Amino acid sequence: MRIGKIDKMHSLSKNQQIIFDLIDKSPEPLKAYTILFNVQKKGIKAPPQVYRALDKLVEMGKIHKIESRNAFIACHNSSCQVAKATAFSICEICEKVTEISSAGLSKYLANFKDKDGMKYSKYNLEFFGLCKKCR
Amino acid sequence: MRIGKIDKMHSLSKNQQIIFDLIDKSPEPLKAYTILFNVQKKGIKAPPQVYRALDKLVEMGKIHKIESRNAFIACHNSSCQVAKATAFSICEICEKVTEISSAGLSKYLANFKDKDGMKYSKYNLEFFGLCKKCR
DNA sequence: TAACACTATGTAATAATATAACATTTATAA
DNA sequence: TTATAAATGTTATATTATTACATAGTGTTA
Repeated sequence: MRIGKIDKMHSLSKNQQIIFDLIDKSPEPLKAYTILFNVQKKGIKAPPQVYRALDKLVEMGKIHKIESRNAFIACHNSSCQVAKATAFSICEICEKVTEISSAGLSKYLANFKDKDGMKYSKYNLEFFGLCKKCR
Repeated sequence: MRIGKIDKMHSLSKNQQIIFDLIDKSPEPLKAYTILFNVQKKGIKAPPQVYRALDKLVEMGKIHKIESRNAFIACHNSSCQVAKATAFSICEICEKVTEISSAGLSKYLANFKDKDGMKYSKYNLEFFGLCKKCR
């Protein structure tokens, strides 16, 4: 059944859903062990359970990893499209992280060619500075 | 003495020099514990010694951290200028990492303004794809 | 439905990455 | 030269992530 299939493709497993909900509700990026501590009451007890769900959610584009912080935030840019083209601003004082969605920026980077004329299939960009509040 | 001062500003401490030399000679990014194992014969015995030197070298712009790989490469772009504006290409098969130096790219990113008109003082960009050899 | 493959889960142990804390030494500058 | 800052040495520990293996659920298809 086509519709069932598609539904399944978009649906999350039990652990994935628990962990996604937590990240999605969080105003700030969450670290793997912070997640673990927060979902132990829901029966998720061990690191691999968390890391496995995180890996899948990243693959699906539902969340992104902030590499410089080893932390995860929910995607607020229509997931799938941007799983391979991510840009964030990070405040160096309060650590607030915001996903940047700029058509110009993504176009520029998607079309960027290096010296050898090579294009890339994926990128991650992290900007650092001070947010409005912290300036 | 002016000249002495300047020399000092550009000189590395003993541990910094040992660790920089190792990274600079390496054709690939090195991880902190790989560095540690490789410099134990030179008297550097413990992680803090390595991480402290790495921190300073990153500050100085002599090396860069590849965040998605937790590894370090020497800067080959005239250090200091680009310590706060870094871009790399990473091969997802062989893990070859190359520092990108593109005037166009750095200009674009240095001048990038987000929705709120905010500019950022620093950025790190990692492109992913397949290198020539691996394609 | 039975058999299969595939995905997800549970669990224990351990590996890999990074920092805290404190004592000491070396280098720099007033 | 003396005090200040920077770097070092050392032990211990914190944090982040994976391996390995056993079990259970889900979807497909013969």
